[in-house]
Amino acid sequence: MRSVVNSESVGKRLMAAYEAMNDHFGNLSWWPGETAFEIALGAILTQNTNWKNVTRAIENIRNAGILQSELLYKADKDYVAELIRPAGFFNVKTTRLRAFLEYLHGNYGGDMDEMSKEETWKLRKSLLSVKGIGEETADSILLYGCRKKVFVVDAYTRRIFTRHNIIDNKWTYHDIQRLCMDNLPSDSEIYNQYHALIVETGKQYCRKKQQCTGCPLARGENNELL
DNA sequence: CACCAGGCAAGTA
DNA sequence: TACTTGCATGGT
Repeated sequence: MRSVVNSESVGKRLMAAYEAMNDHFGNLSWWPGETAFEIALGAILTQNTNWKNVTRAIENIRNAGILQSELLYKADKDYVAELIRPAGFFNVKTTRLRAFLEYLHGNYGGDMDEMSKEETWKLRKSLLSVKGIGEETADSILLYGCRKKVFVVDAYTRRIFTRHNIIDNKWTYHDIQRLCMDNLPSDSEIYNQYHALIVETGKQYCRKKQQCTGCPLARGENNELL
């Protein structure tokens, strides 16, 4: 764990930030998706891509009638690439999706419920061995798809925590994840909502060339940091 | 026109 | 370890 500014109060600050964002946005019921498989699919397709484009890709797959692991696994690669085109990076994502499907079928018979029975951190490690699944994608699948107790860190988490001097740019993904999991209630619903709140706050108030005015994490006339 | 989006892997030094 | 680059569509 790297050094922390005001380390004794980080837990309180993280909870205060949660309360402020939660009051502002309410329950976001994040990561829409009917099934665990659909959530995993979305986690791969959303890599560096607007979610709106991902929903288009998923709808294409749904309309094609192959929104199931077995059917998508059997489907022609070029056909799948065409269906997910709106999500961008469609060639690499088709390859990554295929790698995940091979993993899912090779180890769990294509069944997300079977995969979810694995111990959390053992499963995380094996997911990371799949080409195309990095830390954020793995954790999104674990938290939102498998309902595991894992905190998801993303670019907005890093940006917001940095701007609030809770971390600096030396912190790794793992450092930030541990900071949150060590200082927040050990509850997947909290992790779920917290990540959703950070993304909404980031999208609306922390993008480049954008003022912090109105941000639930800002305070005072000069938007002093929470 | 520029810049960004719910990343990741591979290459370079 | 610490950058850099390719991947590609669609919105603002």
